[in-house]
Amino acid sequence: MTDSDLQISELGKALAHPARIKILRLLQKTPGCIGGDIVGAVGLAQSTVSEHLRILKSAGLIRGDISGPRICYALNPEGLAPLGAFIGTLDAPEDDTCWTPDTSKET
Amino acid sequence: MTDSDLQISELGKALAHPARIKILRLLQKTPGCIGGDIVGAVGLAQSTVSEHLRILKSAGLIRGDISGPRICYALNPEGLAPLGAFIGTLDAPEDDTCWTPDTSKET
DNA sequence: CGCCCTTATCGTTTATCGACGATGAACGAA
DNA sequence: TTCGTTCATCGTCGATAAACGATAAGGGCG
Repeated sequence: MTDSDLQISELGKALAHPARIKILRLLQKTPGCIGGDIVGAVGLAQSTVSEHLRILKSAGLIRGDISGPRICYALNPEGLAPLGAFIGTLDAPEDDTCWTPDTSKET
Repeated sequence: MTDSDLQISELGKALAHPARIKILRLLQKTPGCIGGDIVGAVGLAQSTVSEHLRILKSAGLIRGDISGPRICYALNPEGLAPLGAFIGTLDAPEDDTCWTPDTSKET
């Protein structure tokens, strides 16, 4: 259970930066995949973007296929599946009753 | 659009720590809600847990209703809705074609 | 071979996070 | 009012993350 918490938190960490969200959105709406155009889209230095791509890749959210001298990045939607499942789990609360402090013991 | 990226990244940041995932899970499976039992459950200092609860609350993922001297924490599943929607968006790729570098221009 | 383009890596600086103990505020009970 | 309990806040420290420029690595082309 704790390792699952770790996995979810790792995915959360991968999403914990606006630039990475932007990159994911960009890859989603891009017909195929693009290379250094990401750099221009996010408005950060090339090395910084490369680092974000590395983080996303290591989190399993994107793929990077070598296509000649460039790299073809593409989404890997399955990577977010555990996080989606977690959110779905939380979305179904069993009960909403608030526990009233019964200091006056009953039994 | 950029503000939306911000919102998603804020939610991601709130999930970017195993202790916070654990807290959310704990609140989910708890019939009502508990107070300082969270401290015992996550195995961290009280002040640290309080800080995690503050982060979760400021992200809109939990509620904290005052119940006498204690605080009654409860999940707020709607808080994760934007993130869930985002994941759902990424889950429906329009195309998977990888862009082939056509340095040999055509047309 | 030498050149250019694209991407990754290195090293550094700055900012943020995570954790803790100690302290303070709010409340019920005695 | 005084005490004990519960939770939040403050200050501090080490660790991690983010950003940049500079530099190297890989591959196509003349």
